[in-house]
Amino acid sequence: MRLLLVEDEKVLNQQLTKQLRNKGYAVDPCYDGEMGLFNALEIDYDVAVIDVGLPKIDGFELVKRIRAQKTLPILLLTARDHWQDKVEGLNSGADDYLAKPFQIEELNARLNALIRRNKGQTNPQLAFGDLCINTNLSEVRLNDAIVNLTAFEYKTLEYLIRHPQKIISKTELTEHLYAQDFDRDSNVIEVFIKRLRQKLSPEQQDKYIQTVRGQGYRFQSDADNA
Amino acid sequence: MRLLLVEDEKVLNQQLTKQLRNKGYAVDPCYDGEMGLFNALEIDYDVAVIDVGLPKIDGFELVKRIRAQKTLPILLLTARDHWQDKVEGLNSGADDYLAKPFQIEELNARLNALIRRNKGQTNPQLAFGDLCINTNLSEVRLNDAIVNLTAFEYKTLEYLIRHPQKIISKTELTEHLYAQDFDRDSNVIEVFIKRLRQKLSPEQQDKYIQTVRGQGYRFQSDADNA
DNA sequence: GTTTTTGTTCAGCTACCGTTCAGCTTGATG
DNA sequence: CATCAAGCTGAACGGTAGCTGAACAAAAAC
Repeated sequence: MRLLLVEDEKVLNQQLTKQLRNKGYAVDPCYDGEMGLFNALEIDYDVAVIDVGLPKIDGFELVKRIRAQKTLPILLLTARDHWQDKVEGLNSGADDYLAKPFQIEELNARLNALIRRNKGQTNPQLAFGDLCINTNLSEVRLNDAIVNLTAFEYKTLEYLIRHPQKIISKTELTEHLYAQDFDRDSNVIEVFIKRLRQKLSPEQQDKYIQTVRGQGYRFQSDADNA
Repeated sequence: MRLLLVEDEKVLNQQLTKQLRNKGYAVDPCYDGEMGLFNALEIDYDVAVIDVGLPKIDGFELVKRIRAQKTLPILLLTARDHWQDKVEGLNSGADDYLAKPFQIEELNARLNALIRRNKGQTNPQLAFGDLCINTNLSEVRLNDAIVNLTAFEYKTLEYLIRHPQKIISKTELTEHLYAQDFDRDSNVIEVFIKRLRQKLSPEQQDKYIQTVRGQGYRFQSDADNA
């Protein structure tokens, strides 16, 4: 999941960036509203975390401008816990709101909920045939047995599963799995796909992930494509 | 278990701090409501003990303000044992109430109960396969044989066991085992985990505690992950 | 004051995982 | 069929998170 972070306070920004990366997000940290706006319009994020008090363009304004052109879910951060801010925040188009200080766990839970809601899912648990993935625990089960995936393998699979049936290009995957400026001509994705297929279904490797030559990959439980 | 103590009377504060530390809590002592509020919002405590008569912000007010943003269990202390205070205390959002003077044992028992209730447990005894832990006696048994753990080894294990299946990061562990300002880059936790594993299952060291690279540790009786 | 236990630090090691690469297979196109 | 590009695959590399044994320090027990 690729995440845009806009927070001017340097220490907090770095801290959040680190913590969110630990949670598995590809984080692009920005330190002012201009930079944030530029990135938000330029890049296809899965979610944005924006501080209210920002130099150049303040949080509310930033949210409005992003919303004018994009629909990505936005969570607002604020030091002030006045209810007016909350109202203004939600009016400006933010989807959720969190008052500082807060625990990273709570932020993570809300981000999970936002992303889930945005993708039209209400259940953190997704099942496809005998494959079941719990997005809260980052746990994948195949016929109830836990499948041991590495961090990147899991991220790859989660992104595919969140867009079932849809063809996902390799560049789309890299853009969502990695922060900006990643070497484009590499075959990492192919390698991860290979390893995923191996772990999920060694005998029939295209059981869950099919290749669409020249376009990308498609996740589809073979129970579905009858 | 990390505990916030807010008590203005200096002698009592120090005394309580010492006694509670003996009971195994990581205690952050505060001497006024402001300091207490700041810490309560900043840090993720497992429980708070707050005196009613406080300078700057009084106990009731403090509880309300903490409750506005946090859900941690709170126990109120008061010199006056008037029933009005009790009513007001519980109305303000406290979970339990203890009149001075009191025995440290009673305080400890109530804190245990509060923490247990908060984590959704009613039984002080927890069992996982052949491992059994009594949180009242701080006693761990493996196949009915007592396992001799040092104070910190026990605290580490208890925290893990109170969050089964969940991945606990090393920073989360340090934050809950130690009072504030603890050196972050140290490998104490790794050492304790090693010693715990050694004591619990020398042959198969990941039997109860598994490592999730880059994320933390997970307690799970291997009977569960079938 | 001495001994023993417990907590913390350190240095070297291990194993894992992200990444790269070279060679191969597959499928499209003429 | 030959050619070419896209994708597959097994192996190998290097950095680093985590492991480990021992030494050291601090606290507790005696």
